[in-house]
Amino acid sequence: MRLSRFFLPVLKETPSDAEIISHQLMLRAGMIRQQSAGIYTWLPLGWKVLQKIEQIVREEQNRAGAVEMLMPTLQSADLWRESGRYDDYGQEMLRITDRKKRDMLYGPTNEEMITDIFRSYCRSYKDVPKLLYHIQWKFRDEIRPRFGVMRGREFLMKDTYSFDTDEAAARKSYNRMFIAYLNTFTRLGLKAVPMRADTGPIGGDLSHEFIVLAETGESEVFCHADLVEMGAPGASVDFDGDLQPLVDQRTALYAATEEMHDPAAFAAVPKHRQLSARGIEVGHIFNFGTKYSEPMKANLTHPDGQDRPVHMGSYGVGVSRLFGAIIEAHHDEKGCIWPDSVAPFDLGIINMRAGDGACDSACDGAYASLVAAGLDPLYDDTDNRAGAKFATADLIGLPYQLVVGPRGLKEGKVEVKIRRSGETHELSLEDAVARLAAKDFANG
RNA sequence: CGGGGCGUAGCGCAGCCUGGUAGCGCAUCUGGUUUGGGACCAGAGGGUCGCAAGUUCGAAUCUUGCCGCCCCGACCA
Repeated sequence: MRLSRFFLPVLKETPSDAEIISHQLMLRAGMIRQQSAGIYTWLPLGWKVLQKIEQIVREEQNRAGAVEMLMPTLQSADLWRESGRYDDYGQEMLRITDRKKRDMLYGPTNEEMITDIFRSYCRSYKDVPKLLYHIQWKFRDEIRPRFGVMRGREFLMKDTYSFDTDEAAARKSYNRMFIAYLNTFTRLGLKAVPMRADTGPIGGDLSHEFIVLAETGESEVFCHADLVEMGAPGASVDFDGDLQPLVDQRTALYAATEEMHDPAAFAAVPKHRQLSARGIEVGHIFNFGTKYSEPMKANLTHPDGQDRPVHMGSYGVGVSRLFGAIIEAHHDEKGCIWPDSVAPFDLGIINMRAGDGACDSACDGAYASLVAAGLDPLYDDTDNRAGAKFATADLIGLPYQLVVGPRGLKEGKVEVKIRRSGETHELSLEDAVARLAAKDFANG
């Protein structure tokens, strides 16, 4: 993409109503635009990143055996009356009336709808296990939206729902999501630690929040430092095998958010391994048994001929929130520093002197070669000054910059800059293109 | 919802206290000089001062009401 054709409204100054760094950078880099409190337009650059995040979430769900579908944003109030949540949900639920005066709502979540879908097709224990998910926009009319996209009213969420015969089987579904989440967040360049979450009136031990550690996190968290360094199981995991040992390994050590914190248990962690930090919740997995299946009569006929409510769980990932979380974890004073996996473009090509024959032809050639190699470069072909181009490239955080200027070209050299480390490599145009195409700079 | 704050040009702000027909920086446009880390000079355009009432000869400025947005708290992916 040529920058002259792209739509990239960057701001030199920080808008005054953005408090946290991710919000400020998203506005300055022309990634989002606020349309109303907690409601944002995703401008082209932000939309590209959001789609990349979404795709990684999707791939890891699929790998874990979940099946994608898409439920609507608008729901009928009837289903919610059936579960009893229509009145319970309160002001957070955006209620709408259609022309026939039917009560509708903009879905804040989809337990009722998926339960309804499941019960209308599945009757037998032979129909489970099932893991169904969708990635859809949700709306929660928060009392106070804040932190930009991290706490919006409209947000993109991946939610998976599991259906199993009983508690033991449900745990296996739970474990799949647990491991899938670890892999997902690692691919997004995040260190996420699973922490025991409050299970509320349901009880049991099957609820975890996945917390990304970031200095600007909204809540305080406490955990054993080993958990942070443990890393993800990776793509080689056999999701059909026994995942319990992998889960146990990560739930044995102490980890808790403020609400669940137990100072005495934390004190038992070796002193030098005690980690207290700030965190952002990016995922929440929850087994809720028959909470919805019972009132909504989603029953399975078991081998003994008896009908029993299906055991369910739900597994959420805040996709749009992850956007903010990634910036919180990856930025410096100049701007964003995207992990390669979600960068809006694979690299930037900076033509230091647009209009200069040598620079133009070198850049055009490099651009064509890199595109041919399957990369997606952003080619700054504008006639701005060098400084402005560098500032923009650093702000939007492309991982690599190919800098082509008249001075270097005279020596037959161009420059490749690694955004994260700031280090630069001077080399020939051919070498630069070849190494970029081979992703040779990814490991330093 | 409790507490605090802010709405003045696209963005960031001053002016308001002490009423007198709106200003600065950036951005934009034109011309020229420039060109390796957000250039310089000269000129130009752009504002129902959030909205509505009220006080006054006169309101961005004072009063009241409403709307919008932000921050802290309680709540949440």
